[in-house]
Amino acid sequence: MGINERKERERAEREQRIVAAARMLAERDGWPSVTVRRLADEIEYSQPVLYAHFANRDAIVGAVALEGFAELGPTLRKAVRGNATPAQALEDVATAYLDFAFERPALYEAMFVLPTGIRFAKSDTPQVLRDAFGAMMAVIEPVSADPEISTETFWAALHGLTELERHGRIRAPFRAERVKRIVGMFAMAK
Amino acid sequence: MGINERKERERAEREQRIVAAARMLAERDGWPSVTVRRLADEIEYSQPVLYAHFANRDAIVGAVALEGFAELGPTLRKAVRGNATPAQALEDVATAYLDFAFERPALYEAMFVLPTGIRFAKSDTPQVLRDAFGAMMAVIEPVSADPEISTETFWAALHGLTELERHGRIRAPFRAERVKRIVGMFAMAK
DNA sequence: TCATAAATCTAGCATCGCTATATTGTCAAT
DNA sequence: ATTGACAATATAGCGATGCTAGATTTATGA
Repeated sequence: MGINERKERERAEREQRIVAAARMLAERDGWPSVTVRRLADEIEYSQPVLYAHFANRDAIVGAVALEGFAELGPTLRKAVRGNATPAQALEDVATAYLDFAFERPALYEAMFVLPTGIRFAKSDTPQVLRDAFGAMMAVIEPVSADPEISTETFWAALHGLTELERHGRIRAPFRAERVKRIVGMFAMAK
Repeated sequence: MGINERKERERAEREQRIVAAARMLAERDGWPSVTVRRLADEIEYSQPVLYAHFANRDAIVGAVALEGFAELGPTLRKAVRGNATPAQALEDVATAYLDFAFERPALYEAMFVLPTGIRFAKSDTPQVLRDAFGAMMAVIEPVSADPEISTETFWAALHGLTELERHGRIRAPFRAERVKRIVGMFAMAK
């Protein structure tokens, strides 16, 4: 009898609805507006039900962050032109990264700024996360003798550009200029 | 009669005690533990008194952030060796920046991550802020044809290194390696 | 049909940022 | 010195928050 299977399926569906609702509310009204009560309203269950799926609010943010990583990897891979030079590939990835961040600021915030409990660069790091890192490393490898360190550094540079601009610390209109500088330097590094 | 002067002096002292308490609590227990109630306890006044000094909690965080900027500028300037080459000067500043961030994580968080209402790169940007930016630009100028853009980019790279490491996204033991990469690239850029 | 167990909800706790209102303290004019 | 006005400060409370204990409904299998 597939009763348990049905239950498990319904449970998974409900969990997905929670995550989707959190993402939608965060993107529409900002993360502070994503409260457990509002999420409960949104999925038409009472509050305690959410705690049968997630340990706490942070874990819900973490689930949204995971979705983000699952999308970021493929996005970066697709962004690279087919016949790109190493320098062009770097630029494609850098531009796609910033576009990703600014088109989905709340998602990006969940991935990199908010507390989520997700562990990185550890044995239990989710595959989607390693894959996103891999997408960056793929374009760094041709221009670096130590791709792992270089990818971390490249990623950090892009993250810094994103965050400082998002907080109004640096001038938004000059984004492309800064990307050009970063890409140029990494392309010449080897 | 200096009665009003005395009152103003006492007021300023109390305000400073609020900011100091906020900074201390944040550094000791993290920013979420810095509540208006706890601050009121700390300065031995009731809650509403804090609102005679600051519009809201964010403004208190902002006051702490301002202290941070006032300290960051001089810290970076002092970090540069007397007879440093342009590349060495860059390295000194980069290292000092990361040390600053990791020695006072809560202060750094107030300056660059938390909402504070401080406006950057605008006409009403506080002087301490311009000065901190100037300290970075001073070491960028010798190696860049467009120091303003380069300083923004350099700053972003350092901020990214800080944040990704603080969140465990990149491997802490390799911090020096990454700094070396960044500094090397900026030193060769011109 | 019914007892049991699973699923779900109601109601509440402690805490938060913030504020209306009451109270205390201080000063200046009589 | 007394008192009336005003400034300084406190009490108490509102509407939220995250989270949970305990009551209640619903589904399951004998």
